[in-house]
Amino acid sequence: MNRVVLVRRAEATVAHELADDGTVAGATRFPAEELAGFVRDRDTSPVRWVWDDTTRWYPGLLEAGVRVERCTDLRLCRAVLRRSPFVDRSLLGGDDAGGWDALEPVTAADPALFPLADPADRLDPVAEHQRQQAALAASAERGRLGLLLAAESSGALVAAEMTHAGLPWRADVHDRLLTELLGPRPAPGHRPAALERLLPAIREGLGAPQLNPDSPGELLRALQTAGLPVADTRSWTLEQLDHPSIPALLEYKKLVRLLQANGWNWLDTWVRDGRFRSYFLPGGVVTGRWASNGGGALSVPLQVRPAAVADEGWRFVVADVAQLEPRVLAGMSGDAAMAEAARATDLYQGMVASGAVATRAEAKVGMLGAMYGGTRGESGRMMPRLTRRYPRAIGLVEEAARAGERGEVVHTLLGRGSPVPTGAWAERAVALGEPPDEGGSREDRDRHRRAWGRFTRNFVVQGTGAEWALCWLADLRNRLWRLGDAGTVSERAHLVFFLHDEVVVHTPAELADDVIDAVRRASAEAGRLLFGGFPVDFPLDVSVVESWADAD
DNA sequence: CTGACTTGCGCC
DNA sequence: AAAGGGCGCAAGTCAG
Repeated sequence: MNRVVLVRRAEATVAHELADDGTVAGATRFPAEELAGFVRDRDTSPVRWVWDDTTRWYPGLLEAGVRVERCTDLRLCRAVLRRSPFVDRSLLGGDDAGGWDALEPVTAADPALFPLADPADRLDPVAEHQRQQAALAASAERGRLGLLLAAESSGALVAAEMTHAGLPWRADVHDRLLTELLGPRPAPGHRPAALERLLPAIREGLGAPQLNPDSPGELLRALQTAGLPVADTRSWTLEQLDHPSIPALLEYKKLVRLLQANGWNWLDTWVRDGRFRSYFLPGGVVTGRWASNGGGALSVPLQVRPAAVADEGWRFVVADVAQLEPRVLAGMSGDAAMAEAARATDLYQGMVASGAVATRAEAKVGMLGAMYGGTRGESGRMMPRLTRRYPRAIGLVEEAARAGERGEVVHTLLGRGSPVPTGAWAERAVALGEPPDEGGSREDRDRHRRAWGRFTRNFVVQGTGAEWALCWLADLRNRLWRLGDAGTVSERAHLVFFLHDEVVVHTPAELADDVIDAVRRASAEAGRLLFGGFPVDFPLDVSVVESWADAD
């Protein structure tokens, strides 16, 4: 694969064509405004674009109507490499190592806000690429690691394309929904009518005529003064109480949440030209999951999803994997019995059918406990049976937990490493074995140790799940592109939303069946990439809908 | 006053 | 009934 390293300099943009051995074979210089034309012409023959950071290059290209097939995102790849236990970190050193480590993605909506003195402009992408290639080549796990780097970079392209396209959003539908639930939009600083109407019942019920329920402290004191035994004001806590003011209070909290998180201000801020635009940040979470920035894209409540409506003549294809993480656990541990249960569309039902557990509820709570480290109650009781039935799967997460408790680094299937634990308990755990009593009680240290073990336990599964999802996205992106024969990314079937194990594709209605096929094939391909021939299935729930809310 | 932290709750 | 892992965000609260 031919590689071209793009370098941004004050006087010009430089495209370095690399030879197979990674040395620079030639360079083309051109003014920054000619970038899109250059990339459009060059991308017609197979090329991997190498650049410092996708968020600094790709939005402008997309704006100019240019899609690229593949890239290497040095910022993201470096973050993977420097944490991976498969890599000799010393190979990543260099004068500007600190600069690379400190590089942040750009998420400013307005290109004019782009910093004039971007620290990225002082870095040398050619040298960094060579360091990364050397580190990869020296790794005993270069196959897996290489796949992870390619997938991570591909995710960066998907993320930029999703931000560019935006999620179709009907502000009028959203406004109607808000008005029905809250009343007309109030003047700034005023409560909506529905909240005002609930106030008297709350205040009278608690005997606090001046109470402002928006203040947690005030509310807590009022509840306690009314004789209610509560230590906090969480909805779940309040639901346990039998008191006449509680229903109105719960209703009030629910509506306030809607108003604050996804009310008219949210609409004003995040929805423009019929699109909800937020930034997706690949690798934004230590486990490799994506983070998001702007508008709370990772938690678009079901309540407002009716406002996500496909364009006229278009549809959403909504697809999610049922029980992604237990399936991933079956695959990465090579647990044949759990893979057998995963043959069912509902893995938990598969566990029941095989006689491992009696009910679906037991299967679910048991598996969640195994992956999250639940030891108490129902899930704790399930563990011995699960361990007997699925020794490799349960053994893998148990070992990850023990390693974490010892202060060790764990890694995902493809080699993403967990952070090195900090804090007194961990330093001593590594250096001295059992620590002497120093700085915090023994109970404190044990609590921290166990908490870190739950984190590493979850890390291996959540992180490998994120790798499966990256492979799924990357393959799907390419399949969707090939469904069209003309037009830009957002003029063809394209991704508009991704959350851990769920995608939303915006597609011309007549291509919906082809998109379903693409989504399923990409899912199968992701399983092959990660687990080879090991027989673990990743069945999808797929719907074709006009509104996101109608997906099941 | 600003910035850091906490609380509560939405998503997987 | 959650618990147990990972997030982002708005508003309130508190320290300086």
